[in-house]
Amino acid sequence: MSPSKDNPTERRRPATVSIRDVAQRAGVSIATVSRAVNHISTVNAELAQRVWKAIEEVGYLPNTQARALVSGRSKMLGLIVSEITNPFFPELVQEFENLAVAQGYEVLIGSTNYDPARTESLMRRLLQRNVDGVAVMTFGVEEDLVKKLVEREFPLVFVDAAPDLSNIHVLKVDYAEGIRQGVQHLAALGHRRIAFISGPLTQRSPRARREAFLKSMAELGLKVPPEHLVEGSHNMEGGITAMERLIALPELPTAVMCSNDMTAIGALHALYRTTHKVPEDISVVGFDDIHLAQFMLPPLTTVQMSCRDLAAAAVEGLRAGIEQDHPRHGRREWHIPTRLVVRQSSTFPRGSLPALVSGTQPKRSGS
Amino acid sequence: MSPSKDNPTERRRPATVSIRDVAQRAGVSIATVSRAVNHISTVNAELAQRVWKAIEEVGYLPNTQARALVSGRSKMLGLIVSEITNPFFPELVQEFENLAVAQGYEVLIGSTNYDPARTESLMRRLLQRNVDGVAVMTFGVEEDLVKKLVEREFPLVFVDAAPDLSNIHVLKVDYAEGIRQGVQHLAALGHRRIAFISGPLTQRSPRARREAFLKSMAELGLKVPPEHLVEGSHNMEGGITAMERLIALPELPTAVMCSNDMTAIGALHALYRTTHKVPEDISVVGFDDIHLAQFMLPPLTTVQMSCRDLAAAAVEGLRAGIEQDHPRHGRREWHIPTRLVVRQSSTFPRGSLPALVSGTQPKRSGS
DNA sequence: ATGAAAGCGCTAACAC
DNA sequence: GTGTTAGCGCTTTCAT
Repeated sequence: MSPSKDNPTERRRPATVSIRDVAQRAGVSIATVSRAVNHISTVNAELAQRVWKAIEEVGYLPNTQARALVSGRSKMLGLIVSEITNPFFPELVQEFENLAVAQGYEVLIGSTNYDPARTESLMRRLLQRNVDGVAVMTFGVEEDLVKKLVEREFPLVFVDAAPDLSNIHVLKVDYAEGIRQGVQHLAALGHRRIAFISGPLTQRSPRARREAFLKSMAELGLKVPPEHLVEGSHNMEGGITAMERLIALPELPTAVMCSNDMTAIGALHALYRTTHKVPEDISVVGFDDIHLAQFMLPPLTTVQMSCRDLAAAAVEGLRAGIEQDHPRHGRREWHIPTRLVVRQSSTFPRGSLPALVSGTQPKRSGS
Repeated sequence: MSPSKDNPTERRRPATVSIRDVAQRAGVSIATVSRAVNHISTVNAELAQRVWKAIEEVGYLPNTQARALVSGRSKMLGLIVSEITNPFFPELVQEFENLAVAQGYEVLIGSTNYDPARTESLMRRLLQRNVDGVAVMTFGVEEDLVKKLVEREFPLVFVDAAPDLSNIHVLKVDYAEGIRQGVQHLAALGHRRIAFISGPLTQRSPRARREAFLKSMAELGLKVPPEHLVEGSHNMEGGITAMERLIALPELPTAVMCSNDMTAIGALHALYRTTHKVPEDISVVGFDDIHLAQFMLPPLTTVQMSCRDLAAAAVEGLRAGIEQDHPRHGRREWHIPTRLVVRQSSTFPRGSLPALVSGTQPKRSGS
């Protein structure tokens, strides 16, 4: 309760309890308290007892700042995402936080909003705060900076779009396999004319997904006419515009695979404004399994990349970088698997045999 | 580039540049560097110049931990939400972060998942990290703890559900006005038989919203038969169940006001499984304007409480508490206004004159 | 106006 | 095993 020093003028500073208060109370030195707190095995059991009792009594909380200062470890992790309001991220953040906290780390989150200036200042802020490592879940971090950090052996984890450097961890989402899962699902239902709405083709990851689509179709011996390959922008607007172009075709494809969920949701919106019904007239499949997907009408069939796996790999990668004693060289890659989540935006193509037998209406029970 | 002390064994510690490196480089004392960095006006302009140049050259970043340790201010704010995956929060988090960063603060986020144990450990973590203040955007923080913190004059901001204590800031969302806006909107469209799906009535805030609904209806001289008052649980499941009960009534109400958006979304789902169409057969209005609302089919008409206002008030409240010199007493309340966002889940009741004239189909342009 | 020095709360040598 | 003490990087008196 009483501050360490009984300063008569009592400077405006929160009256916190310090290690000295505990030491005094327990009748030991501050070193012993420190050792007890850190569970150093050499402390006499009885003394430790007394210390813990004193800690309870005075309500002592070790000051993490001081600890960080002397140990050189802040026990904080930086997490950089592009925009926290993008429905994909909150879940990732949640998982990341859970895992980090379980390991005794705190998380400093920042969103870049795709703004390079913001990204840079964010990075600086994180470094100033002495985070022990940073997980970069977006692109657009300047390569120079990354290089400098790598030289310092500063732990970094990237997802997908990583600079081509060694000594960093990269989380690789298996887009190819994910897209294939979606395509195979549609083909299995009987679809042949499957269109694809891609992301912005200026970026690498959307291009990779498009390639994966073409490859999956080729594997099945299915042709993709050029007008079935539309470019979107990985957000709802892009999905709407792209779908409108497909709707304008002389013949509607029976299914659309989308490069991500927001695109698929845009497609759903475009179709909602027409007389075409999902999934009876056209099946729609997304990619990501963002939270939103399950709430859509109809609930969206999509390909999930495990947030938990992603987060786990990120935290693990950072921890490895932080706690290693002799730096391990070489770039480590982590493989993040995907899996298909069948909901109600996909069904047999209209007029196909199974559709005639069961009715095109999918079951509408649980979401 | 070189560490402050040239320790031959070079302990595993990131080679950071310290204030001493700058001082040496600029040929001044560390005190001068400190003053220059902090823009103390008494420093000689020419010296300051030299210092800044040196800072550039050696790539110095002030260590926030050390700063915090000596100043007693961490320049970090805690933000406690119930669950980051609840679509209402990411936006709040984003705004909060933006504002805090603009003021030089970093944000430590934590979610409680409605778990008291987790909440408590979260609070302890935040205090240990020496955050300068905490915004509590959920209920369930133990009153005892709060009381202790208030005694220490620790800055706290609560939203809505605040313990009954003085010396804290409370953000009051004007539910009564918000609900009224929804009801008036429906009444203006010509609805008379308006049902209400509430949240769990064991909690205060849902009860307040229900009261507000009854009051708003009474103001308009509209009766609410008991079967039009259904209890939900502020999530989709609850919304579905509640709506199913309304659907089972001999006569469907022409409109439903919902205690929050997730409930409304549940209602939409329940209706989707029937032949009733939204909004032609029944209008649905939500409350919160979560991100999801605009993506629903049809896009959800709802009452928005301004995230930006909420976040701004929270940050302002904390800053006031942190930077005040002489503690201001009394509990300060901030009023957060609401506003109606008309989308496409509400329209005239079927068969009403305007409906016949314009067709019940609402315009389906931009979402 | 500038520098020397004390000390924020803690950990980790180093003595005993 | 325990206590004493020297810093971690910085701000802030207090001299000059």
